[in-house]
Amino acid sequence: MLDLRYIREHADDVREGARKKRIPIELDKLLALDEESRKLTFRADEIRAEINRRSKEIGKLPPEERSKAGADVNRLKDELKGAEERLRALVDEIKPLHLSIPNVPSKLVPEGKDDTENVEVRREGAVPQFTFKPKDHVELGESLGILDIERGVKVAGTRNYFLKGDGALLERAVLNLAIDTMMARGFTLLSVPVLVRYPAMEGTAYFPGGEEQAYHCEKDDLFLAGTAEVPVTSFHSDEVLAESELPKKYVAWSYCFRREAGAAGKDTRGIYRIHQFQKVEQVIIAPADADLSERFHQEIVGNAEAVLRALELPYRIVEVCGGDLGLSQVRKYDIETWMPSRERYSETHSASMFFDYQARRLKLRYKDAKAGMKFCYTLNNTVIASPRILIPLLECHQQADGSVRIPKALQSYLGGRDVLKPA
RNA sequence: GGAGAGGUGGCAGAGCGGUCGAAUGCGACGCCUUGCUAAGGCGUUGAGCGGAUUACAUCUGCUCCGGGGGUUCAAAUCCCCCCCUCUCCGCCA
Repeated sequence: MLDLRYIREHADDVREGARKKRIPIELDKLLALDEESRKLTFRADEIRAEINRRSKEIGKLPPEERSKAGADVNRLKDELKGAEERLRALVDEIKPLHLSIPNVPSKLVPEGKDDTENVEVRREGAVPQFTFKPKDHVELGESLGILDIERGVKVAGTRNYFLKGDGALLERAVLNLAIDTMMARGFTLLSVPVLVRYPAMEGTAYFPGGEEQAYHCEKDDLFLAGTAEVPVTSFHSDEVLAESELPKKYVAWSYCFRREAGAAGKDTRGIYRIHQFQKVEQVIIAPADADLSERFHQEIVGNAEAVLRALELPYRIVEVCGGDLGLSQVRKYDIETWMPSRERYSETHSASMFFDYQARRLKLRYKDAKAGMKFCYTLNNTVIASPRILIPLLECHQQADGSVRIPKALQSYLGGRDVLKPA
């Protein structure tokens, strides 16, 4: 959510930003309604001031004169009631328009209509060249006896899976490597609730709009978060932090739940797109400073890269173009890791920068000694998400004999083993 | 699930229907005292939305004591509904 005053005073930037994001907005209507609402508010304030003034005088009157004076005030109150009713209607009309105004993308965001026009920033690591016919992760998982999709579907329905033995161990190893890397880099580990209330979903800008993607426990009116970003960014909601506490850097491991509504038939093979997965997520709550946010943005991308490098996986960094940016983002990098079976780089990480768009909704503020109350700036990025990351991990490190090499950094998490062999 | 208590400023915590945006304490900030530190003294300090001037500070109006409704000329204070939190008991990983 953008500040209405900002929208008023920077209408051209807002309009241009929405165009760049290919998001239709009704800015003129919003501005006209806002203007009307401000005028009406002013009028209502005047009436209220008069009522307050007279009420105070009545308090000083002898009791027998009070009822007559009160009658005059009641006439004013009738007038006020009318103004308030119109004002309420206006606010109801303004709110959805206001919420649908997208955050203004950075000047650095490239033009483009959708993800096909994202801009590659750079590539790291060599794409593996196989001298044999490589298997995909489903075949590898089965032959190694570590992945069981059939039983996952039997027990939990489509887009579900079991990891078994070394598969489960491998997943745990990857997650632990990610967590340890982040803690070494000064991030505080949080264990978080994933079943959250509406305001957390709304505050992080998943709602309204994303309701169809979230599992809803109706009996308790709670939602299963699709990412730890939701509880972590909400951690300090409704709080006023001291400037000296910032930035807050958190890393959290959590299960993530996504309904994948509307994705029927898409990415159905294997464990690329599933309903439940585990993710280590990094979140930074920063002071309101655009340059600083840019720096943190680079930092959280760098953190994810460190993990990918440790996993010895080839990847590329992509700058997401305007048309592929969400409502709330100022700028976003995706990291795409090479997946041999898909014969392309595919998204494994997403690093978003929001400025105060989330913080404003979450009432996440800090007190600046000089300028007073300010909304924080928030950022987040994946550190690692499993089992999606197991796809490149298994596929890239497979060997001719059907075994899979374990990268050095992972070995200590797997009892020192350097290879997984078929049964 | 049963019973009770409570939701007030950055935090803790008072609050008689009008003089309450709200005592007090802590914290923060400024100044002073002291060789440094520690400690002490004095003072300042809520937020949101408008308006004026046009500066970046000042002045001014309104709203806000969990949320919504009601009573009243006047509500933090009285009434109703909802939400949330805590305590005890029961059940339980």
